[in-house]
Amino acid sequence: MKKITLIEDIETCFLCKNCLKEWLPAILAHKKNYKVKRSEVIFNEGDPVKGVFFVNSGVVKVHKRWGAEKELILRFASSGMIFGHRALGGDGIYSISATAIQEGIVSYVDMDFFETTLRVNADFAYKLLMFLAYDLRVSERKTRNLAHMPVKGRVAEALINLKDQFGLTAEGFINIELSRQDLASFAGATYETVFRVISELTQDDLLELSGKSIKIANYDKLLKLTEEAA
Amino acid sequence: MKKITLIEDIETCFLCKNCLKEWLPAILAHKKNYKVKRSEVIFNEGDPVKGVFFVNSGVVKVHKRWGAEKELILRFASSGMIFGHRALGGDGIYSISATAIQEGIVSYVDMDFFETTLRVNADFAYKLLMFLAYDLRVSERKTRNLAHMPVKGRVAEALINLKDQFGLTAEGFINIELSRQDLASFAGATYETVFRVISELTQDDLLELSGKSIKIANYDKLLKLTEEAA
DNA sequence: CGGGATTTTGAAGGGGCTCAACTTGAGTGG
DNA sequence: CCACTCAAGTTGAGCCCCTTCAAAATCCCG
Repeated sequence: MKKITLIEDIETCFLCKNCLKEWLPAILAHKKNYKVKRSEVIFNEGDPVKGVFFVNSGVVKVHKRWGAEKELILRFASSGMIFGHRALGGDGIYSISATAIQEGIVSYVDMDFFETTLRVNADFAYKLLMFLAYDLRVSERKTRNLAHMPVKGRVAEALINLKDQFGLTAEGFINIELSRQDLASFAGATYETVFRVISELTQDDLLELSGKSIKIANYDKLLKLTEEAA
Repeated sequence: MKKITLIEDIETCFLCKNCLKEWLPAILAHKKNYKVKRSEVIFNEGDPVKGVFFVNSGVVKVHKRWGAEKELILRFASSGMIFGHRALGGDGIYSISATAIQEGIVSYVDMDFFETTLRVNADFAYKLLMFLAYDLRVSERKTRNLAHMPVKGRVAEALINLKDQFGLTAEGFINIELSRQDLASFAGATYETVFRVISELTQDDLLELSGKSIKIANYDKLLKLTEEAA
């Protein structure tokens, strides 16, 4: 993720650490920290709302289940990012789940306090508003893609999104440790299909693999797969 | 749509007329009205952002295209509802389109003014925040459904959503005039498939047809189709 | 070394899309 | 009032992408 300082640059600002100054004092006084292990459930769809969370360290997947076996990963929250904020103004029940996919520390403030903060701190409310609008644009693009884009394009877009959010390692691999199952759930397809697609993309030199790590070898061709003409 | 007066009842509040009192004075001074005809495009994906709109009368579909022929309808904006607000904090380009599906009048205020209003009117900003969070929950449910729910369930859910938003006529039909093509785009499937599904549901006495109008004859069974066990 | 979880590969089946033809209906002009 | 036209509704057939199921191979960690 690019470093940014301006509020206006919302496209690359996920209410990240640069934005925290707006509500940092409030949080410091009220937050509680949790140490979370890999694959530890932070909250589940159907659970009563505890509050709004943000990631201190580690990575959290925000996902929604279908039946017992299937899920769709809606987004990943990495260091500095907020999650659980969709519960704002709701019925007090989480409509999505949050699970750590890397060990880390998450903080939360209870919902009442968070809402009070919003009412008192207009700047913070405004930033959150911008962030939610951005969230919505991303979500609706994903929705459209699931309806019309073939799996290959969705996998390509998923990888590009991961690269944009997590950046690259020194060797040029996408800087996140992600199980193939989670990648499949993020792309909205089955494990086997995603596996086959990745194999094919590797054959065609669009990707390069090293264990679980994935390197984008031909960004332009990958990007082209996400376009409508294909 | 149920009539509501409390802000807290956000699930049935779409920044509707009951909420307008917060920003009505500001709007009255600055809004411009447009008369729109059936199937008239209000703005298109890729257009520069003009401002934020709301519906005075009529019905507007908010949709996103894929290629030349395909689209997905994300939501409908009916009387009193806001649309175009996803452009907030964006890059100045609409990421979605808005098209009238019924003759009516839409108003808009330019984006700068709207953002100023948000900064000055904390109550309004707070309400919009709640609305966006609600919007996000709806959007993410739709996303999940497209990934995992079969077409029959999606059509069922689409009809239930339409009933909730537009209510029923005196005869018990869903109170909106909607082309089958638009219904299909709303459910995220093709015209033909949706047609067949509706035929089947009519055969099984879950629905009742009269011309283009649709009546839900067995709500419970229809609802069951949207559940995961099916 | 053993065993459970991933990875890899194959084969089968179906749900939904595509295409194409026919029917119906509404509007239009003669 | 009727023919004409064009859009929308209706139905059938084929097929393909993706899922599902199943099994073998490999990895990994105690």
